[in-house]
Amino acid sequence: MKQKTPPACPMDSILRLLMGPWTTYILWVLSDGGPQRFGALKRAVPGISTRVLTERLRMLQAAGVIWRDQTQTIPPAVTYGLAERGDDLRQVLESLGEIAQRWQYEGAFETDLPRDFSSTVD
Amino acid sequence: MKQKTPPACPMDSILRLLMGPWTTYILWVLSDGGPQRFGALKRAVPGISTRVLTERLRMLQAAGVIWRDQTQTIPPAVTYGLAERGDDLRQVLESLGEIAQRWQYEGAFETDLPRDFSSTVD
DNA sequence: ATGGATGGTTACTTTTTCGTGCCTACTTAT
DNA sequence: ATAAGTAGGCACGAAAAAGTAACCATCCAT
Repeated sequence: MKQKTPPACPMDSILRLLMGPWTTYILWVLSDGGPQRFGALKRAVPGISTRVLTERLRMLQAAGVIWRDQTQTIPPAVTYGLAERGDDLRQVLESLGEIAQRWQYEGAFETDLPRDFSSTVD
Repeated sequence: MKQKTPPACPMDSILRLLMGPWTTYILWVLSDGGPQRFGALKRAVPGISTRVLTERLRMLQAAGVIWRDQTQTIPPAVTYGLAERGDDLRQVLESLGEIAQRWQYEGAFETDLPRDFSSTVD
């Protein structure tokens, strides 16, 4: 028996959706560059693996944040784009982005960052 | 050469701060119940381990989202509370929470959920 | 003196995730 | 014919994160 289920609020679900390393970036790419195909997305999110990109897209699609359009041509062309819920999300994420920018300007994020983020060195 | 560093925006930093399984719940507890001591927080977030609670609190404090007040009594009493940045965050998180509630009402979150969330069975 | 509470830290172990490589199935280019 | 591209799926291993337990130092109650 695991019994995690920490919050009573659905907040956790939505955060779980957005939390992954690349998720919001994918949303930003789709919101900024419009509907795109899988390969274009992969190129627009440099460093992501196909595995994770696929997983993220499926999650977002399952939650109705993005849509997926697959044409049954012989090399199947799949296009992804923001759905209505993606737009809901985009607005909140923009607010969050503004806060993030202000904080970065003020020098938060200097002392934390658990992962190897912002380590452009090799 | 890892070269992750996906986004050019500081969005990722702030998300990394909030992403952990319990982080926003801790913020909600602090915002809802006011400044509290470590033990009270741990009790208010049932299921969290001291390790993760400590880590989250330190991250949040390092980012200036919460403050930490330690009285040098003999069993040291440490109190945490929302700082100004926590209030910035709280507003956005409330918007996100509203969206999350609406989505849950509409039945998003039915088909995804990568983890064992909402599986109260053993 | 022993046990419990406070507020953690550290080490050990497990769980989960992520990256990589290999595979499909078909088409186009060479 | 072979290689590459399209859109992933699958499996293995590595890495990171999280849980667990023990421990610290001190005080109070028993």
